[in-house]
Amino acid sequence: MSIPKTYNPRNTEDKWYAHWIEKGYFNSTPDEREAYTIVIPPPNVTGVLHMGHMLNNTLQDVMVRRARMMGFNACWVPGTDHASIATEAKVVQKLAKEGIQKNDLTRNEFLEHAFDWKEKHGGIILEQLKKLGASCDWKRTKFTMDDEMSESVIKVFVDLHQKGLIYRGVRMVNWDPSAQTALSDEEVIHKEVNSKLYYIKYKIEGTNETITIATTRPETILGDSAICVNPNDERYTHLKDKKAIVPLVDRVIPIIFDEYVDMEFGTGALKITPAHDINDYQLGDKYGLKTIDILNDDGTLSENASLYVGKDRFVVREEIAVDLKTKGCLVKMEEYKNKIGFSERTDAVIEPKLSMQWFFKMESFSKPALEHVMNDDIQFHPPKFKNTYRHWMENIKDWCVSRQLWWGQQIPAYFYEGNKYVVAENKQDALTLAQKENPSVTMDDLKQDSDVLDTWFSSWLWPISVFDGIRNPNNAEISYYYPTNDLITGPDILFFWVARMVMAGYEYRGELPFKNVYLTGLVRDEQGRKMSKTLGNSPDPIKLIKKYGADGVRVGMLLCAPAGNDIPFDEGLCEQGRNFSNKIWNAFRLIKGWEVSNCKQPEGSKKAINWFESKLSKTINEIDESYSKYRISEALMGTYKLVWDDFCSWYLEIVKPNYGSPIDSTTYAETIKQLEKILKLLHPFMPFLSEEIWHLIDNRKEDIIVADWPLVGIVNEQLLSDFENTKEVVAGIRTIRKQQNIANKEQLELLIIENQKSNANLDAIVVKLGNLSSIRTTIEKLNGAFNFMVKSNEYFIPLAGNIDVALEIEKLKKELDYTKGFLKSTETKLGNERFVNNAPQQVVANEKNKMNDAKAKIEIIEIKIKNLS
RNA sequence: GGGCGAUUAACUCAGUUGGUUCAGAGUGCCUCCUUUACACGGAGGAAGUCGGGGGUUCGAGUCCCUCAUUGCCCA
Repeated sequence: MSIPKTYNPRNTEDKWYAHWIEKGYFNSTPDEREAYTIVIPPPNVTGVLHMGHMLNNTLQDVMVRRARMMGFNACWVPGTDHASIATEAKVVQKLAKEGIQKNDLTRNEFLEHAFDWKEKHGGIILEQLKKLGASCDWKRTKFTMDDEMSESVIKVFVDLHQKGLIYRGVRMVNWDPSAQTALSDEEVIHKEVNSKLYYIKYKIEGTNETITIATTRPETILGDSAICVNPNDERYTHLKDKKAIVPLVDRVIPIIFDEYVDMEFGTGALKITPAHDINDYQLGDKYGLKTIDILNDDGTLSENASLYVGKDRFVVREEIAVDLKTKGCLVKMEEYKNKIGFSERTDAVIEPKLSMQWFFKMESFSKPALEHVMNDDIQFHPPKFKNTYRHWMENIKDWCVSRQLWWGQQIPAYFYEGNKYVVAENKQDALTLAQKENPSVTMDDLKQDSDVLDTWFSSWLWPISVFDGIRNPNNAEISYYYPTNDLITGPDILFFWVARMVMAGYEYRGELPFKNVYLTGLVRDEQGRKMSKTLGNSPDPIKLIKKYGADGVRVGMLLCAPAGNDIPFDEGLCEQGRNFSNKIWNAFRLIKGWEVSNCKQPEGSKKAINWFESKLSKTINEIDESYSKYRISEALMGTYKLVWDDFCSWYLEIVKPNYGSPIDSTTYAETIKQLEKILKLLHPFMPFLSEEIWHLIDNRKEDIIVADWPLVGIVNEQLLSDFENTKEVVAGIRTIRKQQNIANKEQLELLIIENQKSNANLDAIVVKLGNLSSIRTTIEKLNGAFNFMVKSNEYFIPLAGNIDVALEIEKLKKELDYTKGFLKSTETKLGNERFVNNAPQQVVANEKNKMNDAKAKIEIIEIKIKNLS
């Protein structure tokens, strides 16, 4: 049977994934082992996999697979989020294409369409995760609108209401005119845009005077109820008690004085539109101004505007400018850069708007949530996000939780007799409550609030509700799996989700929801832009997997992904991952191709095995250390170098029998053992390839996915350092071969003047890798030989060919200069009394050693130069 | 405008509590090599004033100040 030259992922990935599923390795039930739990950040139910998910889920899978190998009862809970706005927008869009308007449907009819859509498009993303190799416990798959999940959400809402933390009121909210719903502050994205600053002249009532204001939203003058200037602004003091007239509508409004106004900005005079600006709203409140709401929910002007009624606000902005100009009220227009809020989901320009909404007072929750992060009960990786988190927690505002949508959990508030309402888990309870107030209320009188809850109001319970910990707080699952271990997500949802889960954790479980939060970077494209659905600049991960293999893509993603750093994605990284797969494959192919016999074990092989055992142990140690610090790319790089450099380039090259010769059985058995350990280290990163080779090595029942994580053995530091020395000698020989154009096939002789004896005799390795006919020590300098130095030992390769004496001398002089410089630096240091007195003894002693070594080396080089010339 | 970071090789990043001539890794680049696991490979090599300036110290990539550039969060 011949093994193909390159690794082909297509032959292995589906096969092993099906096998793992069949064996139930991903499934977890509570047992006597310690649990290791991750809950997935639930992707949008109708979403498709993008690079951010790839990164995120690869990291989670790496953590889960390693935990499983380390003997934990590993449980990764998958699921999806109903994503109210995003999904509803998609459904509305789809219906519109079919000529159906949302308003033509009843709530139930619409929800039927929405569930159809969810059935059709939902879960695609989970199937895609399987291609990546994600070892989720699929039997636990949850959806934030599953009945039990929704029940938990409602229960929590009612509970918070009873605790007096939920209230209803008219407030200035962020209004998304496209989705026609309120949004939380977190859902508003501020972007800098080029806009225009309009300078508009208002007449002062009863005079010929005017006052000019500057605004970026001229259409809102229709809702003006005052003009405000700074009381310290001498330009306007004479306008006290005067009134201004709004152009076009000729409404008379007061001129008020408040220090809020920035005298430097624009003309120093500010128009006040309480209905459409949060700051104006507050001023309006303070001075009892009229609130004139000139916008409809869809962003067109309302009857209140009295002009341009029914036209979109942006159309009006253009038209009003023209009309103002005609009337001579437009003084000038300037180019202006300002920040404008956009809807996170629909990208529509947010309008501040007064509306009746439900709010959640979170202040009392923020205290424990902040404290336990700041004292590292919950650790953030990297810790720099603690600051951002603190800032948000310390300035926490009430959370607007109602959305004017249908897709989501309907708010369990029931109205009767107009504005009276009760909040209860179901209509029956609501009736009971209402009847306490008024016994004559009937079921038919109760009308449930039509709003739904913010999506995040369900996902903030996720780590609890997936284990049914809200409805059944003492069930076996939640006791076993909660708190979870690691949460891996992007920093963009630190407030949306992470912070709120922490709050929910302490409120509803009395403890943290997870011990560690690993915040990934954002995946960016080559131009540094954030990869997003809207931009369409994300490569299709499934295509990448087809091209490079899932393992290749996983490695590619992780190679450049230190926690918290943005990742400029480059397909070349996947290529590197693919090449790595192939390298491992070929190492296996080499070993598998050997003929094994009972011949004597070569000395070099014996030494190489000892060395590699030490090297492997040391590296496992380092890898474990990297994992514990959540430096996953570092752990991967450690594994990468162990395989490529140590195992392939050195170990295998040493033990490799000569062409056509067999390998001794001892070395073969040892080599297989080492390879198996390496495969285990690789498994979390490259699950498919490692499982495939694991089974090609031997026809066996056990799978690597559940094999034991390799233990750290004894590390012989001396041997490791001797081997480093040997590497340098080999490199010296190779350099000479290359410089002199000597074929590798041609055997060479090596002579050594050992000024410094090494402990382990690794000559056999030098002979093998240098292709030497002999190696021996000498005490005489050899003239007319190529030579090099390692530490203070001198190596000579006698050759018939001509030596370029001048070149040799030049090389030696260069080295001499360097060493002399080195000596000088040590001497200066040691000559400095303050250094000798102040530096720790160890440092001074070190410095003395360095000085002596340098002196010895200089002497040798000088003699060499003398001999040559 | 406020807050928090970042700035080290062409690129992406390491660099622990200041202490080896400590400036490092991977990729890329250059030269040579179809050699008997792998050209998705091997051997060798070049490459950085550690953003600028100042300070503390016997000693600064590492600590402090300042300026510049840049990213993120919040208003």
